[in-house]
Amino acid sequence: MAVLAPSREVIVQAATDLLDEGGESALTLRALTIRLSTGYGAIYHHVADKNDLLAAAADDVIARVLTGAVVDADPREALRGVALGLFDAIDAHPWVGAELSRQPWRPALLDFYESVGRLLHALAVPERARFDAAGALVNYVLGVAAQNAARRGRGRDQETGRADFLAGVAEQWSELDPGRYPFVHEAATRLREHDDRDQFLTGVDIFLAGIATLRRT
Amino acid sequence: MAVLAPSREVIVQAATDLLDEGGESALTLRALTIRLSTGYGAIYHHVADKNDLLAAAADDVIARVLTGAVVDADPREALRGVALGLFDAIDAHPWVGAELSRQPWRPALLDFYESVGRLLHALAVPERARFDAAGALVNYVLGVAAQNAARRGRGRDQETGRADFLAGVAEQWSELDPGRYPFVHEAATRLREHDDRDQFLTGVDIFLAGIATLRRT
DNA sequence: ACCTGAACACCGTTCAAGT
DNA sequence: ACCTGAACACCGTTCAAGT
Repeated sequence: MAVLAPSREVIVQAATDLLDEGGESALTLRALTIRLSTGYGAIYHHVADKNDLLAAAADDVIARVLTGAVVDADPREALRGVALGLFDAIDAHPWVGAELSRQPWRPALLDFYESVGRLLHALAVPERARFDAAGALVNYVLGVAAQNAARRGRGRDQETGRADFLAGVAEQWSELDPGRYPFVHEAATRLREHDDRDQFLTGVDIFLAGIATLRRT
Repeated sequence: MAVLAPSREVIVQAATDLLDEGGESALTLRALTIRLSTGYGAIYHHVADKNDLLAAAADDVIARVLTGAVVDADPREALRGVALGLFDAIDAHPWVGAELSRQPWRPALLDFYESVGRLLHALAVPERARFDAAGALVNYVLGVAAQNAARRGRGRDQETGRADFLAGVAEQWSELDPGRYPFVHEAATRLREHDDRDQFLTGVDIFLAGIATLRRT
């Protein structure tokens, strides 16, 4: 018997906890009823379906991140900060990355878009190009995020899992014929050593450098 | 009773057909046994599990695309061609985008990486930066692809579905307070009119412009 | 109005039994 | 060796029945 009738807020929070603890596959309606000591009806009364629940949980996480907004004099620095904020949030909650990359128009990302758009304006990118540039940047951030999420598997085995996985791929790559795959063969070493966050930032910088060429003259 | 015992190849092809016809949710083991007039054992004998099947189907599609390789004198043009080839393939088979963005180290993408790496070399990008630049570009392409895939829903309602969906989001955006969300409010118009392929190419061009700044001096 | 929980219609996967 | 298909252990979702 439920001690307290769960509000929508409590339900979404419990879902977030399950997702953080066990990854995407850990969120089942059954697990949720057990954790909340309640029945299916109580959940379905506050939530349309499982998708709704997952989306609401993702919105929550993102909203919390963006409130720690970056205010910076230099628009380039601020843009890096915003991108990195989203990266770190998804790094901490991999399932959010998967969800957002499925639904990049969620209200939760509105503030992100808005920030990027304004900063592009500050960088003197003309209006016409701003839309495409913002879209490309968001796509890039979510693309990286989704892959980090996928690589993480079910949320278990945080760091060792990643290292093992990369070592495995690097192993495969280094066994390739260097005549046929010179670049990939060479890249195997880098793959083993690379830092996700650094590589992400390098990508952002490439983007920013490209965007700088769109500057109105 | 099966007229012909299905080989792995036949099974993967049938899976691809189901996915193309009805999207990701249409691939069920049950549907596959019906289409192939066979039992579960016949399938599990040639395939480890459903993930294996999905991955094999995605590999097939990508392999077929990359054989139509682009040979171009200008590395920038060639890079655009390679990126666009992947984009179009995923546009035609949205489920491939979702699968690849989950597993971007599949062998199927090796040739893609290799092409990008070589072309970056041709563009005089120094070795150190090539790895990060190639990763960023691939992430971008797959990021866009995954979102197009998600937006497509279950594979039904190809073009009208997309138009309706974008119109809906644009509607929401244009209703936002222009004081609080000037950029997003403005972007609503662009969203309604924009062409996915054009926007994708614009993003690639931003990338290439950024990469040009990495050129060794 | 709000909640319970048995029941329903699905999944992916296994495995004794057949050929 | 290769395949069959009933059975198993799960899903998400519904809805008559309770309070």
